[in-house]
Amino acid sequence: MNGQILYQHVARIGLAASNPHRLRALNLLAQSEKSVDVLADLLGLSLAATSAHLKVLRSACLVDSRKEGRNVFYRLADESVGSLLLSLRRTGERLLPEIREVVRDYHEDRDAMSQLIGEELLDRVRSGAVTLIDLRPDMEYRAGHFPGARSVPVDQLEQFIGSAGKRKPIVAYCRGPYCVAALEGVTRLREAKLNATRLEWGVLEWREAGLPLERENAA
Amino acid sequence: MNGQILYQHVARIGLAASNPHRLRALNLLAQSEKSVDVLADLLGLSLAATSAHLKVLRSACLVDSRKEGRNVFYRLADESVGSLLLSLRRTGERLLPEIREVVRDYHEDRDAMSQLIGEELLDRVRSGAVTLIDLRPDMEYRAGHFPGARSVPVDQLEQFIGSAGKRKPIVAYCRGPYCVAALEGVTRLREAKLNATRLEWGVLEWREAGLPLERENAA
DNA sequence: CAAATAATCAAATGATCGCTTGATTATTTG
DNA sequence: CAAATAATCAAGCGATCATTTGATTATTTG
Repeated sequence: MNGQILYQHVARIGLAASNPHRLRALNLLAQSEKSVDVLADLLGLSLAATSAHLKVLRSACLVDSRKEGRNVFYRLADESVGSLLLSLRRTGERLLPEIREVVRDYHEDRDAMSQLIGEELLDRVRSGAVTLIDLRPDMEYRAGHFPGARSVPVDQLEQFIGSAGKRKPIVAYCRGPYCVAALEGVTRLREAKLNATRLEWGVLEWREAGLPLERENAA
Repeated sequence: MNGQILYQHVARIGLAASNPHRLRALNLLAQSEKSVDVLADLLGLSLAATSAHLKVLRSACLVDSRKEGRNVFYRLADESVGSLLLSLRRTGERLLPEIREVVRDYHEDRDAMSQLIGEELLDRVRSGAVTLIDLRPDMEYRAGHFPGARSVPVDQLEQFIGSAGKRKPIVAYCRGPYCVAALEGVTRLREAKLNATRLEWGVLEWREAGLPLERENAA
């Protein structure tokens, strides 16, 4: 029980979390498993660089992988990895002035609907008072989404806009608080005169709050 | 709300957590504030090296400092820093085989008393059925300790042994699960034929479990 | 079997990390 | 005020990190 050595191992996890690309990768993998080239594309890195980052994450045992055909799919080793990421993010939001500032600026122009989370939101979705849409790619939606949410990947947003009523409130969510896609989606919905707001939460926040997720049964 | 940039800031926290000496420093500071030279001594590092580590921790806003005379006392910026450390430690215990192994080996020779934690332990301490001793330095005891615990710094252990009854169960705790002092203390107590067991928890685990701490009012 | 694709590996390079040594700045104490 | 102490800073070093480039290994597909 030598603390010296044990903290050396814990530091491997800190090391894995010491690079922004790796943190983004963890957040992406928290949505659903992904192949290296998809991840490289999403991160804006070369295949080799992405592979190297994943190697670091695996050496910290934060991710696992599975080979299928010529793809290697990476996934979080455990739900606890998502909790750790959340813990890091929240510590940052609480302590780092640069993040506090951005979060505060963002919150200034939010409205009542975006504060509607958890059970209360679920109730309104169930009763049909609110339309909840998931802006992530279909694969991520299928891997786990908020109950009652409808999948509207960004490339299908125009279709959705055409079919939606102007009145009924729409709540959109994406990959979590730092994800820009939801913001952009809401902007487009509002430009189409729809009553849309953004929900900051992603599946990590949702699960951590003890709320249930729905999963599409894979074929 | 650019994720790219926000994760860069979160990564500063990961970087702070990527070094075993800094993690140990955080755990020590979680017990009580400390001056740089005391910390350097406890960590086994030079003053300059310790100062540099503290600079990294401060640049991640994990610690604050206060100058008193010619000493600079560092403390955790926030209780949430303790939670983060706990989160890292627990992720490691869950995912890293090297830590799992050590923890498992340790648990093999534990006995029933060491599993006695939380309210149940408090009840027995209150009723006088168990003696709870805090093996940390007096300053750390005064900064916050388990309710009903008696301060027995390691250098006063012999005195305590002389005054203690052979029968009544003794539970000893220290700076947390990776702290060796509690182990050594229990060994010495047992060599003196006392009925002693080690409690793995430290104040971080205790507080995270929602249990109260007692604090000595500073003079 | 040859060509194409996904991923890893290996080598090289510039940047950063962790520490030491010695100088510098406050602060206290004789 | 001079000497001592606590802490930081600055320069220098070897080690590690993040990336690129090009080669290598599987795997699929024509």
